[in-house]
Amino acid sequence: MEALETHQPRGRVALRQERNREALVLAGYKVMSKKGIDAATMQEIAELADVGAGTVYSYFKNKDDLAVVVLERVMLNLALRIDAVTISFADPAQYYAFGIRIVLEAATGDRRWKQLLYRSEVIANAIFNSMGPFAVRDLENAIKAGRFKIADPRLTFKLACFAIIGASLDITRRVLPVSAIDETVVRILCMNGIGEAEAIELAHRPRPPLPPENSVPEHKLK
Amino acid sequence: MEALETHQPRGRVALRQERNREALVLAGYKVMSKKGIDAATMQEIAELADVGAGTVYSYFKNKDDLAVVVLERVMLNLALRIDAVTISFADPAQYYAFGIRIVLEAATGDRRWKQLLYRSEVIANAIFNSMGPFAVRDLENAIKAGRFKIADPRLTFKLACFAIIGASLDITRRVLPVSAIDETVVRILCMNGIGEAEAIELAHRPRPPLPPENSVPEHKLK
DNA sequence: TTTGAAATTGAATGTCATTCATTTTTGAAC
DNA sequence: GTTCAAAAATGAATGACATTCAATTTCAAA
Repeated sequence: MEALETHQPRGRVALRQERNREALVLAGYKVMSKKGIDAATMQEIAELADVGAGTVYSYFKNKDDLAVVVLERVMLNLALRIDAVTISFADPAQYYAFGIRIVLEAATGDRRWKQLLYRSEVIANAIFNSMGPFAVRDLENAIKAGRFKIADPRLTFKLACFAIIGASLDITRRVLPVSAIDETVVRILCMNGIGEAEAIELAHRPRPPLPPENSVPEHKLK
Repeated sequence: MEALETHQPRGRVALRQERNREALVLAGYKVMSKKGIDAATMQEIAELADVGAGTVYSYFKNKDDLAVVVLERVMLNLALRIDAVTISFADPAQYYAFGIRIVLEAATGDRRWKQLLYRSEVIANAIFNSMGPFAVRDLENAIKAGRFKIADPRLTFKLACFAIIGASLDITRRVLPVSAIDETVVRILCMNGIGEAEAIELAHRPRPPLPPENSVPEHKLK
């Protein structure tokens, strides 16, 4: 046994903590996407993660803090899958257009996302934080390439994130038809200072399929 | 007394109900804008309106329902004041630009609004519902006048509402400087399918002062 | 006046998020 | 091995509300 223990580099505490945190994020995701963020109880999440109710609070400041981590993880997974595909694109503006559309499609099409949509501000910021680095990079490249004309890529993407959630909520509630996704992509592209016609063309280019969810290795999700 | 009662067309019940509803909306506004929607308690609102705690629920389905009515009232007040001023504009596109800017300034500048901002979805929809008719009218006029090029004015304004809230939240939290309002107006105008240069010009036209809050007669607020 | 329906009331209920006094686990020192 | 203080985990208890509902009050038609 002694010999074995020398192979545990960071002690059992650290190992258990890593397991617990991971289990909590996973449990949080499961419960929150089944019932929605508000209806998810800390009790149920703790039980599913197999820790005491109080333990959650040594890993996360409060329920919202857990929700943010859960959401950012989901968004990062999506961001990495989008990134894996857009490498093949020649036009940097197309990177951005593709990303916007995929997020819209995920938010409105995936049953699990729908439940999470109700805390608009939390979601929009999770998208911004997780996908922002990729989006801002794409925007900056598109500006350099003379495709987009915007002063502040970060601000522009922030506006886009909130706009995406607004449209997704209405589509989810059937106030808007699913086909509104096309027009939403066009409007968000127009925000980048390109004309209507150019935006429409950009929004309708053929799109490659996205890699599957489980194609993203765990360690890349922080 | 009999004689007097004949002058009460709808009986005392109806009168009291009108008073109560009005008092509750006002109390809701006061408490919610002081403490924020979440921290406002139904108890305190009921007390301020001088009714029993349970009575609130014969006027509003639940707390969120009250919040929506409160917010829509605030937005309608603003919409009517904007409308009173934009009549003097010649360019319909300018109506819209002015409205967007005023909402942004109110959301970021008015202490009372800041507290309400945290329920993004509720606010964005309140803006959409109360100001939508005016905004959509302006958008349609601007389209007819060849100023804007958009397929669906309602969708476009919905995106704008959420974008406004996103920017306002960041400005309120000092993630963005107050000066970001200018750029936000430009980006939202770009959504309407006009070029960068045109949007900038539109966003920076001189603006008349807004009439005071109390200039809107009660009966126009529903 | 009478009276039954409608409106109001506020104490009671139930549901959590969060806290905290105890208990358990850990690993360094002996 | 054993000891032990610090760290982590626990889950019962707390407190804060939103909401409900049985009892009471108000109303207006007859």
